[in-house]
Amino acid sequence: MKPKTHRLGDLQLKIMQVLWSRTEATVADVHEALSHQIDLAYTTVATMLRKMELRGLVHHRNEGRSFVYRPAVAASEVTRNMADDLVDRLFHGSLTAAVNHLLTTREVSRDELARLEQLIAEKRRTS
Amino acid sequence: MKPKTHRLGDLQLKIMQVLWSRTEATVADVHEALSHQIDLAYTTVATMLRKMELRGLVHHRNEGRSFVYRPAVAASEVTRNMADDLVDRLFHGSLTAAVNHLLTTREVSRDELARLEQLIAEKRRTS
DNA sequence: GACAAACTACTACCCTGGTAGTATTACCAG
DNA sequence: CTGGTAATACTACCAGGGTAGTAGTTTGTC
Repeated sequence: MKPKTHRLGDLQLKIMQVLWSRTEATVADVHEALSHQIDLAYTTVATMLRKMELRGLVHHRNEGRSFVYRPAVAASEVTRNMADDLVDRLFHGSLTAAVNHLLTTREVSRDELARLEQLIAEKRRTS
Repeated sequence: MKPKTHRLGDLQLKIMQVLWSRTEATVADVHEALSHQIDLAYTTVATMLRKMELRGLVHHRNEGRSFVYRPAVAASEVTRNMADDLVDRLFHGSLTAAVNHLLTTREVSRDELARLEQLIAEKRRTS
């Protein structure tokens, strides 16, 4: 029953992010929130939300004549599934390979490195 | 002119991986190589390769009556672009957030943690 | 009660990935 | 030269994301 959440399109993800950030939103709310990033017709957002509901990504309830949408899947789940999917596809599931890749291809500030080191040290202690 | 390589479909990526692993391959080669993972018609592979050439992902040369395909984009580039794309979409470009997420949602063995720590230590030294 | 505003419903496209069948061509074996 | 085989070319289709117009409904306001 649970939807496959490992591949969301750009717009879908953006919409989900809006919903996650406020737990509930009308079409107008979402449209408003996205208007700063992209210029979309109101109906585009509405249509997308309807499609997303079919896919099980969101629910809605009626409030007067408007639909109030809320996420049907948690941000953590989607993020996790999308990340896992990519790690699987690109690095055969190897976390080390993935992190290694990220570290070697991106500019990483000294600060960030320190933070990462700390993060791992923490993990090692608690695992 | 360079193709956007940040989103490859499943099949496309699998095909690229075959090409990368042997630098050149005929349709038959690719089909053969993938037959262990998935059952595809020969023409499916051929069609996909043609589409990929249109997209600028591969090149081909003629050898007798067969096409010999080779990658038009490097594995490192694709991997990098795909990874970056995801980090941008999910973590607003924050590497730390991405790594943090990976560490907290996946099972990470003690061994792997050690390897990661080493990796970061290395980075810190050379950066 | 009439009208504009706000919404949803429906429909229609386009694009790309994926999948594969059919047609055509080239070549090799007998 | 005939038939089979192996290739590519062409065509077709489906699904899903993305985008949006138009139609219809509800409702609040003069």
